[in-house]
Amino acid sequence: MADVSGERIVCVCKRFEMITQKAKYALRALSALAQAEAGEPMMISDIAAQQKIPKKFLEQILLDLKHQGIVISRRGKQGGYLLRKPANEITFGEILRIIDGPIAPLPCLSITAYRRCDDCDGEQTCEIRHVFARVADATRKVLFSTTIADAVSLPNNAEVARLLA
Amino acid sequence: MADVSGERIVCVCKRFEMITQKAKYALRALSALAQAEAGEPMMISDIAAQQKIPKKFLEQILLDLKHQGIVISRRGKQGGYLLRKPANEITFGEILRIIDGPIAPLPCLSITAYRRCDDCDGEQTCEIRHVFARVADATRKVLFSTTIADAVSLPNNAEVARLLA
DNA sequence: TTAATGTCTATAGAAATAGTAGGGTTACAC
DNA sequence: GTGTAACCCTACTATTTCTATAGACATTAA
Repeated sequence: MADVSGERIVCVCKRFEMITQKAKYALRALSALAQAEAGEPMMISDIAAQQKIPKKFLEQILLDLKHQGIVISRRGKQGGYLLRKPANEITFGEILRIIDGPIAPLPCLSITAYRRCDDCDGEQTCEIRHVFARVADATRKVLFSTTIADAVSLPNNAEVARLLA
Repeated sequence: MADVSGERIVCVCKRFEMITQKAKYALRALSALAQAEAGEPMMISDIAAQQKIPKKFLEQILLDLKHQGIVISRRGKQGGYLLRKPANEITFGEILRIIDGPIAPLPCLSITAYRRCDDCDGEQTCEIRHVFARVADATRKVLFSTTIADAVSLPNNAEVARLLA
């Protein structure tokens, strides 16, 4: 019952940034592409409108995804974007890595951008690392076992379940 | 063998901030207190020196921890800080919540600061929430089952193991 | 040819992080 | 009771990151 005012809320609280707005946009855009007609490119403007994503921001995101081989584009009139591989082969993890950077709570736990912490020569610090290693493992397990296909199909199932209830 | 130069590295990469430097300092400070003589207050300056934490920054951190009932302080000469409860009753999770804020990748997944996302009325978005709910669960499971006592004792065991090897 | 579409670079405002600065308050030691 | 060592508290700043926005450029279908 809160939220009576109509204003737009994106994120009010601090430090909710394990996943950025940009990454959310990316996942939503890819979901839109996954639902588009196969072989038919989808325009930036259409994705932006459908998913309520700022168009110019989305341009950058799709460009990143293109450079990393997630999507392909067609330029000029009738242009647009398509997924480069089946939706069930695109994991949340790889998208987050592209958009948000390494999936690790600490530099010394990153797989793709490992960096030793030089201020962690004390024993407790290593235990901090140990604990967050377990967090990182659990996180990766989830993120790399979920795909864009799941993002598209599961909600529909949920919808069905809701309708049947 | 990297890192030949002697300069100090704290964090070079972007978006490694699931746990902030401040929270790392807090955990290290609490570990120091856990190792201090029971009943004997430990001074900010000593903690700062021992753990290589900027003193004035540490003051703020300990103040926060005091206000949240994690530590108690004694003012004036011969003053200092003590743990308010046994080290094995202080979890990583509660410290991170105090220092870094809610432990949730998305506002709509926070236990302590729940906030509905109003831009997530589409189905895919809810699946994003679903995936990150699993991440958050796994994360909390780890963080709330590890205590400052673990941070102090486990590395010692590791040390012993290393010496025996 | 032209209009629609993606490509690319630069810039800017807001917020969070990681401190620094500097005084105020308390209480032990003498 | 005074001095000084310690914690208490508020405000400020520099840097970085996030979230876009702006605008010129390149490509292609009609």
